[in-house]
Amino acid sequence: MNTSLDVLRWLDLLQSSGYRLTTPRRAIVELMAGSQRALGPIEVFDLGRAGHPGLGLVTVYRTLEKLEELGLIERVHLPDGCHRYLRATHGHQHFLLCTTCGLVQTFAGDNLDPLTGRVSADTGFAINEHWLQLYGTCPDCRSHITNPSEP
Amino acid sequence: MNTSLDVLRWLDLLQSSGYRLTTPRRAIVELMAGSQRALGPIEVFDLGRAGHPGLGLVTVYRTLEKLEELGLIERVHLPDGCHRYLRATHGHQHFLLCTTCGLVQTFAGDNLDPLTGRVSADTGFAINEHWLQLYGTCPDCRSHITNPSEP
DNA sequence: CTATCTGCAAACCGTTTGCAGCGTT
DNA sequence: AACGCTGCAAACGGTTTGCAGATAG
Repeated sequence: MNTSLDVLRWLDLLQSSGYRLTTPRRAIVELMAGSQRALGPIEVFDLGRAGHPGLGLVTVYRTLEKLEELGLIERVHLPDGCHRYLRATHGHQHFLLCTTCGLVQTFAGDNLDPLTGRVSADTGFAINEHWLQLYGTCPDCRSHITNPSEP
Repeated sequence: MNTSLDVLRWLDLLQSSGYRLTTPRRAIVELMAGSQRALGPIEVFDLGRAGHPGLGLVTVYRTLEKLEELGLIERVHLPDGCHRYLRATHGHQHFLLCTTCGLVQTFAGDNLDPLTGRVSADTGFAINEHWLQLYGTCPDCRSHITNPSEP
């Protein structure tokens, strides 16, 4: 995964979708494209302000919304009810998420199509979404019982 | 599943856990023990007020909290980020949830222990929770494109 | 030059807390 | 009679909206 190439690709897509390339947007794109972690709006805000002091929280929300709409990031739900945003993966993936620092790994999940097909046939439900997610603590957070490190 | 027996059982457990049996609590217990659907706090509030006009939303929250603490109901997360509460099932179950009316079915899910074991070994994560949930539209909601019916 | 974007303030929604009076035990 | 419980009002945290000025195109 080449982060700086991704940044260019994301900025390109933003622009070709009719959005303007502004300083705050560049900052947020760099953060999201470069992070292995799922970040919440406030984290993006704080990390963003480190390099771009004037950044506003509203801009963070609006930019994340656009990036999600363009399929560049996706929203993940945590057990405590919060959301974070994550670089989108190629195709549908299943996640393993560290509930402490937000580190995300994908894993070779079982293919759920047979399961959803069977359940759909059994119940008459139209199934249009499924979640297979694992939550835990990553090796790093298990050793240092401290705070998450930079992305 | 015998609903009125469940109500008695739930009230018993509440009382033997040191909580008082009050009119609002009885109302909420009857609702939750009798529903096949996952209900959000506001729905419990509205349905509860139908038979108990003075019921307050705060009481709903506090009672749901106690019922969850006693293991009688559990919280489920929906794709839109909202929560609803659901009669607890016996043991860990996987859900199929109607995103329109909240109807819940459990399904014979694959046993995920081998998967979590393997992923844990591969990644070094301590895995302490997993979600395998399917979301869709139940047969009823597919035909009537209307609102959810009473529980 | 124009339309979009930004950041502030304020509104908003779901949830939690403080508190005086009520009701269970 | 004592204490827990209720319901109102107000606080709260995360998110959204309105708007005047700044900025990309």
